[in-house]
Amino acid sequence: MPNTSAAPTLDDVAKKAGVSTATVSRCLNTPDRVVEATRKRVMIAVDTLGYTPNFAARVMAAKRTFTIGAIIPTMENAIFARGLQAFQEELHARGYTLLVSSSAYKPEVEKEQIRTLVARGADGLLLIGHDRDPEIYEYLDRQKVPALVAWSYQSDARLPSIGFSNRDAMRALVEKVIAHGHERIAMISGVRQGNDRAQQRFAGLTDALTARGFDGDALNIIETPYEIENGAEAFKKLMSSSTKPSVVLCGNDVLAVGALRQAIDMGLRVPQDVSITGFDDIELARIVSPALTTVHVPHREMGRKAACEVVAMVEKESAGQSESLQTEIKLRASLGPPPAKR
Amino acid sequence: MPNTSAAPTLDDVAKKAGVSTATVSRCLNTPDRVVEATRKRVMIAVDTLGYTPNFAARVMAAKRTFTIGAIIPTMENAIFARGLQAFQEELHARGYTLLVSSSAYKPEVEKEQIRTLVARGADGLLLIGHDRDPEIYEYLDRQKVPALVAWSYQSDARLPSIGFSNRDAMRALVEKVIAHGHERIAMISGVRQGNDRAQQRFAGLTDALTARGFDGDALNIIETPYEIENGAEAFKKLMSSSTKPSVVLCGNDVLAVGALRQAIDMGLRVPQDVSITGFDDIELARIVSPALTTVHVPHREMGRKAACEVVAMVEKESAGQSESLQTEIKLRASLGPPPAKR
DNA sequence: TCGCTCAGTGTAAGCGCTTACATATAAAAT
DNA sequence: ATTTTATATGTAAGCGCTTACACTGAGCGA
Repeated sequence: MPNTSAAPTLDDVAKKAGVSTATVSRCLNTPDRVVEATRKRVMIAVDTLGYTPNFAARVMAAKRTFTIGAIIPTMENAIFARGLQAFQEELHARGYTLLVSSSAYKPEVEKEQIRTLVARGADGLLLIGHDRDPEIYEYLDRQKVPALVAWSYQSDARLPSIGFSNRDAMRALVEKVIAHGHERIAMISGVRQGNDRAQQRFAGLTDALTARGFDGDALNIIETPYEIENGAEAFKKLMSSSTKPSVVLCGNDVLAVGALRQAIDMGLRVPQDVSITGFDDIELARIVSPALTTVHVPHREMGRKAACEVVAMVEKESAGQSESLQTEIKLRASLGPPPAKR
Repeated sequence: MPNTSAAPTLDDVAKKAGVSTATVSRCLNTPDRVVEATRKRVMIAVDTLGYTPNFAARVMAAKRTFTIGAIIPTMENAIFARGLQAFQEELHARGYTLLVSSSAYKPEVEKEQIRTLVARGADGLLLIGHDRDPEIYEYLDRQKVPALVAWSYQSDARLPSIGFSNRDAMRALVEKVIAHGHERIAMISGVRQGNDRAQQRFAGLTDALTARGFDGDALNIIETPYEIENGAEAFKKLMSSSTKPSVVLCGNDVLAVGALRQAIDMGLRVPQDVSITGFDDIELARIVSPALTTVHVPHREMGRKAACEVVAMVEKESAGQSESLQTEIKLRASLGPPPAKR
């Protein structure tokens, strides 16, 4: 009896077209290995039945999913949006599908998501940053699932990476800030625990300070999760300290926008009364007024290259080639000379 | 010979623990149907081997994936982010995984994504808006995959929906605008083709105008995709027309932010020279200055309720219960009285 | 003591595909 | 005409799980 009520299967199509299931499968996967007339007949059967191949069955038989998994810390703000969009476009062009999950910056959640994606048969993985439980790397090795890191470049890391040096970028930004004449510098950093981007950005700051003979220990720094509200709150706290900073460096644009908002609410003029800088150069950085001085990250290029590389790792079973991309300081209105020097 | 190189399978675990595969499967899925001692032995084998069940195999055998698919028009901006986050949290709490794709507002892409998600075994689907090719509904019926619509409420639609009346919300906003004394009203709408939210928001505007005896035909309206740049460009065009509007209503906050940015760049003061309103009340609306007058949508509530409902549809095989949520006008600084009346 | 019940476990049949291999047929080479 | 070779299709063996059903033996009442 033909399969009528449920979704049609390969078998149904084969019967309808009067061929074997192998031929139908070939029509779908390697059409040039089937003669025109047969293929036509099969395709008509496929259309009339409204057949869609069952993904799970296909995966089981072929051991390939043409799926790449990506786990990003957050989807709530746009930090990873543009890069991921480019990543997905490039994957699509190469016949792969992207599966995205977010970990909310929580290592345990990330671990679970990795297992989930691997269990779902991801052929390869994109992860953000290098800092995670080594157990995860062993797991990936064992499962033979290649993984690539983005948003952070590190040559000696366990996994290959397509990214940039967060440390150098921050250092360059701080040097610009110092060149503007600032001496009372404060920072609103993201949570550094388990986040090498945040760690490196902080390190870049101390690098620059040390190089210029500043006292790094006197640095006023607040660590807080990457959310606008937190940026605002941290800014308020910094401005109420005894030595008000003349510039507040933020761990990313989201924190910076929060700080900026708070400055305006407190009646402070930016940059006349206080300068604020960000990091990432997301769309938001250009929308706020004054626009944010920030570090431009080549999001789209990074996403596209990461897609190429992860596909290469999957298809060629290669170890993966790391690449360091260039960032660029974007000087915009939120950074000016310190108040005293005006 | 035991399976050594590749990922361990149920069989490997069964052998290691000295039980049958059925017992191992039961330990994982219905632990209380296995006696303590056996379960312990099996779990140890699972841990030492680092076993993770193969998802595809599980799906094939069980015909359930505990996966819900969602297709949203875009991930590039935050319009759907908060609602989707809540949706996913609620799903997670109920033991389901969320798979997200974006269609870039393109009906053909959405169609393809729906097929992909169904092929991947999504137990249920979340779609945005009601306006799509009826063929899709037939396909979903045939595949017996329940689907729910969000971000738009329509009682007589083909699919149940958890949303709000875009029309009523816009109408309410326009009435406030008129109450402020505005008479020269213009609109920057999103692309209405295939987007019932955009259509309904426009309809809400004409509703209000007609009710107040305005000439709807004289309305100056520009239709453009939902992107900041486009909002800016459209605003420029509107302000260079012979009858400059005193207020520009935007199809969503993204367009409104673009318009606002452009106004500032043109040296116009908002709202002294021109008022601007948005729709959605995304985070951005409160960040820009002046903050946007907009329609607040209960994103999180909508996401959470949609999750509950779609799970109910999957598990109870029910038809699904629609619900209309309340929106609220948020009056913020971007709306003021028209220039002449100041 | 003897069934009887029932909890705990094993056996094995698929789920819907892909693909190695076998087979059939036609074209080319001898 | 016969053999060789290439091409098109069919046959059937899994892929790693779940679960209906069969089996076993302990505990129970009669």
